[in-house]
This record gives sequence, C-alpha cells and structure tokens, in this order.
Amino acid sequence: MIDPQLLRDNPDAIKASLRTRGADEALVDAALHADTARRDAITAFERLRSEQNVIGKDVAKASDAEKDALLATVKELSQRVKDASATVSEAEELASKALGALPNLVLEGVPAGGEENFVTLREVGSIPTFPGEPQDHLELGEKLDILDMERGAKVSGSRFYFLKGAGALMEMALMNLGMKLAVDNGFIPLIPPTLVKPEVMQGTGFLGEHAAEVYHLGEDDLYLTGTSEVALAGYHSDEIIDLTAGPLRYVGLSTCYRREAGSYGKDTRGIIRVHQFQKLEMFSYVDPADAAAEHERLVSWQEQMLQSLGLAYRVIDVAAGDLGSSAARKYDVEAWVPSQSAYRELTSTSNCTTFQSRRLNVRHRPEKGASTEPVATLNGTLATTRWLVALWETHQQPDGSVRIPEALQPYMGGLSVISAS
RNA sequence: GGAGACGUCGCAUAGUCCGGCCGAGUGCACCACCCUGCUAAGGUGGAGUCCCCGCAAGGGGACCGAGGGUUCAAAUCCCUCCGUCUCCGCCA
Repeated sequence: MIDPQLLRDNPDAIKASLRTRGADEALVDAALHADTARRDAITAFERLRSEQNVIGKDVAKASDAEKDALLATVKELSQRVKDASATVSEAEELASKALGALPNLVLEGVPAGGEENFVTLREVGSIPTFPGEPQDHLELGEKLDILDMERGAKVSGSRFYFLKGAGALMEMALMNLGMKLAVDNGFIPLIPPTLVKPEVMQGTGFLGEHAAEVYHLGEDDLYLTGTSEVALAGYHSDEIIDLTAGPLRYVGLSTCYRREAGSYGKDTRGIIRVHQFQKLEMFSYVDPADAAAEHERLVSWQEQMLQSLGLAYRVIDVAAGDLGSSAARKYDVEAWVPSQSAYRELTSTSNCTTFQSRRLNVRHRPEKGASTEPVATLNGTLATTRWLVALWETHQQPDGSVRIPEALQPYMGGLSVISAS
C-alpha cells in the first residue's frame, strides 16, 4: 500500500511512477477522490457520534421524567449515527480498494518500460565451453539416475519429479550452504508454515496479480505458499518491532507450490518450471533509510553463492513494467544455462520499501519516544531447486559425469563427482 | 473426535453475574523528576495504538481476540468465527 499522505501531497510523483511502469495514471485521481470521500464520511460520522456520546451521558443521569423526552430525540440520532457509520464503511472499502490498486513507487534509476527493457548491471564469471554439444540437465539427471521426471508424473502429474540419490543430496547441500552463509551474516533461520490463511495471502499481495498461480485448499480455506516470503512477511504483521540495533533478518527454508497456470508449453523439460520446489529465502526488515543499502547487501550475498558454486551469471536491474506491485526495485541474478545458451533467473531480490509493511502493519520506532513508522521490507532468494539445472549443466564433463563444486562437497559427505554407476 | 474453562492497555491481573459513574482499576516493568552516603528502598508525575478536523495550540472518534446482533447506550447481554488451556477418547 502506498503512503496515503504522499497521495494527497504529491500525486504527480505517483503518476510519474505509474508511467515508468506503463500503467494507467487515472488510478491516482480515482484514489484521490475515494480518499476525499472517505474522509468526508468519517468527519460526518464522528460529529454525529460525538453528539450521541454527549447525550448518552445525559440520559444516564436524567430522572425518569426527563428520560422519556431525551430518549425520543436520541433514538432518532441513533439511527443517523448508524447510517453515517454504514456510509463510512462503504467509503473506506472503496478507498482502500482504490489505494490498493496503486503499485509501489518505483525507485529513482529503475529502467522504464517492459520486460525487455532491463539493464544489465554486470556479468561475472566466464561462460563455460564444451568440446561438443552440452547435455541438458534432464538428460544428465536421468543418465546419472539423480532425477526422475517419469515417476514424478506417474505419482503427481506433469511438472512433478523425484530428486534421487546424489540429486537429492545436492539439493539439501545447496540449502545447507546457503543457510550457513545466511547464519554467518546474522540471519535468523525460520522454517515457516507453507499453508496460510487468506488474510496473510492477501496481505502479502499474492492474491492480486498472482491469484491464478496459487493453490487453494477449499475445504479448509488455506493457501499453499509459492514462497516463504509470504510467511516471513506475515511473521511480524500487526507488530511494532525494534530496529534500533540494525536490520532484523530472517532466512526461511520451505517447500514452494505454484500452479504455473498460463505457462503451458513453457519450460516443459526438466525442473526449470515445476509445481513444487525447495527455496531458501532471505527476508529483511529495515529502517526505510537503510533499504537501498540492504538491497545491495542481499544481492551481494546472492552473488557470493553463485560465485562459490562456480556459475557464470549476470545481474539485471529489472524494468519498472516487469516489477511486481510491491517492489520498488528488483534485481535478478541469472545464471548461464549451457543447453539453452542463455541466462536464466536463479534469484530475485526485491526492495519493497514500505509498501508491504503498510498493508501488513509492521512498524518500528526510529528512536525512543518517537512515533511509529512503517518499516521497509526486502526479500531475496539464496537457493532453489532450479539451481541444480545450472550446476549440473555447467559442471558436466565429457564422460557424462558431473563435478560437485568444492563448496558443496562438505555437505555431501565429501563426494566430488556424480557418475553413472 | 467428546466435555469444559478462558482470551482486557509491555507482562500479570480487576471489572463481565446486576449495560451508562470503565478507554478501563491494581501490581510489575518503563520514562522524567525528587529523596536517600553506596546497594536496596521510597516519593511525585508521565506514559497505548490507529484515525479525523486544525497552520498550531488543541478538539474529536475508534479500539477490552475478530466479526455481526440487541439497545438511546455494550469490555459487560446474544450469535458466529479464531486462538489458548485442562480432561477424556483415538492415533501416527
């Protein structure tokens, strides 16, 4: 949710932001009108309510004779208060809808335009070369017996899989490596629920543009989360947290579920796009003034991971039109996938500034005695199942085996190569 | 799954039966000041969150797990939901 004060004081700034996203500026005026209507309704209601409160006290004190006369007038007033209150509820609903339709203000410097207008910030590592055609991760996985898509489909349908043997171990190793990095940097590990209530799903914004992506359990009215960001953002909802000692950082490990509706025929081979996967997610609650710096820190931890795994990658500054509604800026780290001769997204890190925290009502007190203000939230991926794709393909050898990066070996019982047995 | 108890201002509690004098008492913790030679204690005062009006001073509204209802008026009465605890049963 955008700052309603900013909407009133500087609607043009919000319009400018909408333009860089390629979104409709008319949303701003609609929100302004709804906000004014809401405040008018509140003022009218409160005036009546105040009157009712005063007379109510008189009624309590009045003698029996006076009481009857007072009750007559006050009954009529009571009805007007009720009507005014109903008007407020309607106006508030409309206003919050209109305000909620506004995406976050994009930060200065974010490239304007759509998906293709991203800016490459840097390319790191040398793109691997192979004597012949490199095998793709599915081929490698099946030959090495570490990935079984067929049985995944048999048991659960398309886009499901079994990771097996060293494949299963490697996924866990990846998570452990990321967990170590996070904990060393002061993150608090959390293993969150992956089923959440509608309010939380709503609050984190995933029922908006991503609604079709989300699994819903009708019987229990619970949602399966597509990322632990949902639970991590909800963790401190309706709380006033203490950031005087610096950012509050959590790292969540969870299974993620995505329906992948609308992606038929896209990435159908292997485990690039699947319904269920593991993800290790960083989540920071910070003072808004520190948000941009925290964003750089998150991306640098992501890069450390990629580097220690020997992957070639580029970091892109995602264009405004391709940002989620909560993000003010987003960096994707994309690793080179040899079979596709292309960079594919492995991580994403978003600075949501105070947008998410307003909706979830997470605040902090900048200093003792000061009034509360919304915190900034940021999130970023530290590892996912998809990383296996880049790892296997990048580290494949001419004999069809796969080298295990040194960083992962301690978490795999010292294993250094995966070969067909 | 069955039976019952409970959910109040950071924590602990009073108030709910008998609706108005309760946005709400008390203790602890907290902040400021005072007092005491130190430790401990004592005294006085102050403190919640959100919203609306206002340049401000200030004024007003809402909030007693959540949402509805009854009433001129609800922490208090009624309903629904959520959560916690206890007992019984069942079982990974």
